Formats: sequence, C-alpha cells, structure tokens
Amino acid sequence: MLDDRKLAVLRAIVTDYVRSREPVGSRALVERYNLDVSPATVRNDMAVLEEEGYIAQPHTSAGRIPTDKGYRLFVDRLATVKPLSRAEKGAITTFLTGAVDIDDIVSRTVKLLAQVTSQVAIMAYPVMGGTVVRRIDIVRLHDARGLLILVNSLGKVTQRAVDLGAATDETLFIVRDRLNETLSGLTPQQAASTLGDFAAGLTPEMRGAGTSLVASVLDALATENPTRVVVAGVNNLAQFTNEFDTTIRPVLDTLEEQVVLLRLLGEASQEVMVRIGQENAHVNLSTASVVASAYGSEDAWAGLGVVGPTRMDYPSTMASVRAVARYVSRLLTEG
Amino acid sequence: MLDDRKLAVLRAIVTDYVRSREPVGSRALVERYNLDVSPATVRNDMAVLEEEGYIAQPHTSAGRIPTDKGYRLFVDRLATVKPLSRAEKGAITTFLTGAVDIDDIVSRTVKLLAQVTSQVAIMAYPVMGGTVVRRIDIVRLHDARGLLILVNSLGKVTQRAVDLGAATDETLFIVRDRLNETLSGLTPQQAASTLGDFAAGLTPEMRGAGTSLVASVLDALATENPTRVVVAGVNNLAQFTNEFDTTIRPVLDTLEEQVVLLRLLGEASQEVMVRIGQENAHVNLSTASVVASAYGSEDAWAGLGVVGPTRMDYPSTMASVRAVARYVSRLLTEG
DNA sequence: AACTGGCACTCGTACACCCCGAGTGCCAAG
DNA sequence: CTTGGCACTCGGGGTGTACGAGTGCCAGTT
Repeated sequence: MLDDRKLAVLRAIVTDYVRSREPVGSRALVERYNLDVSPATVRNDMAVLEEEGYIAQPHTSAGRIPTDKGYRLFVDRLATVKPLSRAEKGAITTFLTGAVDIDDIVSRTVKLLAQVTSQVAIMAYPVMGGTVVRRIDIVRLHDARGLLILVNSLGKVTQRAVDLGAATDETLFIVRDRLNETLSGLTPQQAASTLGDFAAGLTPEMRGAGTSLVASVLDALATENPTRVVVAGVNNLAQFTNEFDTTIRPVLDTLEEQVVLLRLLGEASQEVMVRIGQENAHVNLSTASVVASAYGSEDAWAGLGVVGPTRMDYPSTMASVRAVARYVSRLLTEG
Repeated sequence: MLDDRKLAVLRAIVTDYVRSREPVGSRALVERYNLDVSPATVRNDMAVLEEEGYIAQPHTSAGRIPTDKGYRLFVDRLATVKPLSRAEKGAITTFLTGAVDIDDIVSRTVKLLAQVTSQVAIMAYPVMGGTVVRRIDIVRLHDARGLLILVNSLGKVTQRAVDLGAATDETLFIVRDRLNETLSGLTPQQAASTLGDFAAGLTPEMRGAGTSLVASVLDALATENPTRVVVAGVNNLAQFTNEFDTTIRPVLDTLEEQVVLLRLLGEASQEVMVRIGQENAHVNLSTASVVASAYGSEDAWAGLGVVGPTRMDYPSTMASVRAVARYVSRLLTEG
C-alpha cells in the first residue's frame, strides 16, 4: 500500500518536522523537497499515510506531524546513516584520550556524548564479567582503623573500612598473605565459598582479626559491581522550554532514577537500539526517544545512550552514539 | 529608620511571598499576619521600605516583592532558624547509615539534601589535607598490564594503569618494597620531591620498570585530590516551570560547569553561607540563591549546599544544610 | 506625631471579538 | 492516477473593554 512516493513523502515530513518543529503542509513539502508532483497529490498521499497511522494532524487545517509509528518506519527503512564528519571524529578522539581511570573515562564520555548530540546523555559504569581476584591488601590507617583493598583481574579496586582490633602488624601480614594464597585466581563466587572455613585454619590469636577481615572480604566481593549511571547535558533540555510539562518534567524525573536508567541501558544490544515514544516501557518517557548502544568488551561492558524528544535527528544521533560506543570499547580493551 | 513594625512588615512580606509566589498587598498582609494596624499604615511603611530598596513593585498597582537586599536583611536579622523535626532528623540518619565508601557517602548525601530541601543539591568531594602516604602496591593484571595502587592515611585509594614492560614479578616486589620504605609516612609533596633520584638507586635491570613506575606514582600523587562536584534533584526545578527562561535555563547551564560549582562551594565557611541573587559572582546565578556550608574535618573537607530561587524558604533550607553538613562531618571523622 | 478611612487613579488580566492565512478535503476535468 | 479549483475549518494575533487589586495622597481623628 505504501509505494515509493508515499515513503518519500513520509521521509520528507519527518525531515522537515525535525528541522522546523512545526507541522508541515503539502505546499511547503513539494517546494522544499523536489517531489515533482502537485500539492494535491501529496495531500492524497498524506491522507493515506494518516489512515495507516504514520502521521497525524494536531488539529484540522494544520499540517501533519509524524507519529511514533511514523518515526519507527523512518528509522527502520528510510533513514540513511549520516557518517560523522572528520571534525566530529577528531573531537571524540581528543576528548577521550588522556583519561586516567575508569571514573575519568565515564565522566568524559558522557559529557562528550551530550555535547556532540546536544541532548541528554546517560552512561552506565561497566560491569565486570569473568574476573578473578588478583590481590588483597590490608593497610593500617590509624590505630585500629584499617582498610581492606581488593583488586580484580580487570584492575577494578574495591575498598572497605575494617576494624583491626588488637591485631599486630605481623598478624595482619600473615593473614594477608594467607588470603592472597587462598583466593588469588579465583572468581568472586569461588572466593566467597572458599572463605567459609578460612578462619578455621588460623591460629587462635589470629582468629579474631581473621573473622572480621573475612567478613569484609565477603562484603567487598559482593559489591564489586556497583551499577551506577551517570548523566550529562541536562541543560540541553532547555531548548524545549515550550514543551515543558509534556516532555521535560517527566524526563527530568526519570533521569533521577538510577534504576530506570539502568534498565533502559540494559536493553541495548551491541547494535544501536532506538526506542521511540511509547515504545519505552516507562510512562515518563512516552514522549521521548532513547538511542542507546552497548559498549565494552566481553570482560567489562554496559550501555550508553542519549535521551531526547521523539522529534530528534535519528540518523545523526545514531551515528554519534555508535561512534562513541565503539571508541570507548577500544579504549577499554586496550586498557 | 526601620522601626520594629517596618521590620515586621518586611518579614511578613518575605514569608508571604515565599509561600504564595505572588506580589503581596497591604490588605492581605494585615489580614494574614495580625499586625494590628490598618492597611493604610502598612502602605506607608511599605513606601519607606521601597525607598530604602528592600522591596519593589513589579509594576504600579501591584503588590510588593522583596528585593535581594530585602532577603538579605531577612536572613541576617529577621529569620528565626527553624529546627528540624524529629522525622527529618531520623530521615537523615537512616539515609546516611550504611554508606560503605566515600563515593557512597557523597551520592547518598547529595540525594538526601535534594530530597529534604526539595531543591537542587550540590556537593564537592572532600579534599584531603595533612595526609601521608601509607602504602603503595603494584599488581600485575595481564601480561605487561599492571596497576599501581596508592593508599594515603585517610584511606583514599588512587590507582593508575602502568605498563610493566618485561619486568619479572621479583623485580616488581623489590621495587614495590623499596618504594614503600622510601615513601611511607611522607606527605605527597615530600614524596614527589624524594622520587627525583629514586631510579638512580636501582640496579640497571630494574631501571626500566622503575622509572615508568615512578612516573605513575608522581602522576597519582598529583591527582590524589580530584575535585569533583555531584549534583542531584534537578527535577525539583520543575516546580518553577513558569520562570523557565529567567531562572531555570541559566541555572541548568551552570550546574553543568564543575568549575563554577566548585568555586561556589569553596566560598562556604564552617557556618552556613547564604548568597542571594546578585550577590553571586556568576551571572547565571543572579536570579538564584545558594545556601552552602563546609563539611568534614581538618583532614578532609569540602562544601555542600543547595541552589534555588531567591524566593526560597531560607530558615528551613539553612537548617537542613547545616544539619546534613554536621552529620556528614561526624560520619567522616568517625570513619 | 502617628494612625486611619476615603477616594481617585493606575495597570495587568481575562475575556470577547474579529480577521487573516495556512492548510485541508472533495470534486470534476485532464 | 494526477491536477487545479474551491469551499471550509481552525488557530494565532491584534484590538477593545470591564474588572479588580493595589497604590498614593489627604484630611480627619486619636
């Protein structure tokens, strides 16, 4: 039912509406996108497109705007991916080189993404998979206050405050070495189960410090993967001041909810995912679109993406998200 | 020139305007705040207050609203600090207990502050003062990829990826022990200057790995104090949808600028600081107020606070900021 | 000297009204 | 199937008016 010209009309409507934010009529359409037919013909096509649910009229005697379904069709079949300019690629590279640790990588990336897309960017910290314990260290900070440090094979450091009680430095060294011998090379799960009878193998005088340390190690192993989400570019929402109540407010609310964002990013597969308007599970995002992608390697991965109005420039946004995700992945695998 | 009744009028105007967001006239004033005089008298007082610059009229024949100067006088002399309710204190305690590390403390605190004040909360990571190096560890992650870990006396862990080159495990142990002997107990500055000729004291075969590790240690020492600012509660700005362009947009822009926020919080002394409207150095905040306080101990301190419209409930906000700052300080000193 | 009631005056807001133009649907002709 | 013509619809913008809240001033009272 949708011949080539109708598709071309839909593409033109989407393109124009994204640019101008205003309902687009038949005359403007034939003028701006050389369609080589008359407005009347376009009107007939539009009537069909509307009947099929791809476009809608805000009110009688106004132009048409795309529906969620219309955007979906556009993204699936009509959009040509817009490759990034050399300048944009350069910006990505220079912005991300020089990051020193994972915190730095994440905060730089999310800012970068917000900047190149002029939208709100979100990014989850990578979760580790297939890691093993590499090192455990115990540091005395001040009297009985100590710090337990756990390093895994991907270089993730987890720390935990511990009460050292009356343990001597010597005791601590021994316990530490014993812990390293026992746990080094084990997965977190293996390590946790092995620790069950660790304290039993200690001499009585070490038993006290030992059990408290084991408890901390277990705790550290359990929370090795904090799943945090970072947000940037909220000020970019300021463009949409007129749609405040319908779009911005719910989105703002949602951005404060780590859990929702996490689930959102969790859905992103390797390829770029696009969720348009009501396709989003969360009601607050029913007037927004999410473009997201997974990033990272087998060992450490998560999702990143942008949130914006359904009326967004999908080709550009998708290209940016994909490019950034790929670059970060490279950065992470190279270390 | 300002007798007690004029001050009472000003207090009433501020209180009423904060509550209703609408210019307040003489009649409403005498009705709602039993001033025991007639509207006409209040009008005369208002004329004086206006002449002195404490209140202003949006336009002729409208009620009065407080000026920045009026809020200032209110905060300095008229506001009675509103003690927190038992419920609020309870919320603070339960919200913050159970925090495991500094990241956790900061993210919980800033969310809490945003929640109790219903405004935007900002908080800087504590900067360390008077710390000394406690431990340096080197962990081999994968082939030549390694991780350098630096622990200071406050339990702050700094990590840095290092290339271990062809160094053997034995070499690494020796270099590590040597580094610990040399640097343990030194301040970052002392440590940095001591490292100058560290490599010279190594045997030739250790020289290679040694110099690259020293570089990383220096780098880690230099960035031991990353000064990051965390923001929460941006969605609370949604209340002020009508003042979007004048208030929200510039504030949103500013919230993205870590440097500005840092400077802002840096001005906070031990006592609660209030910056009203144009008192703020930054233009974007000229329609906003900042209530901030320092927190922490001598060893580790920084600032936290909230950003809101000049028309805010200063007594409550100040009480909340102070309470949260105190509680976090306790949390930090107790470890 | 300070307070009060009265009164004329000022504006901003809300509402009704109207006109214009962009855009549509439909129809008959090509 | 496409096209030009035409009647119709409806939102936006501009104007005019009534209303009400609030003010400043002044003369009278305490």
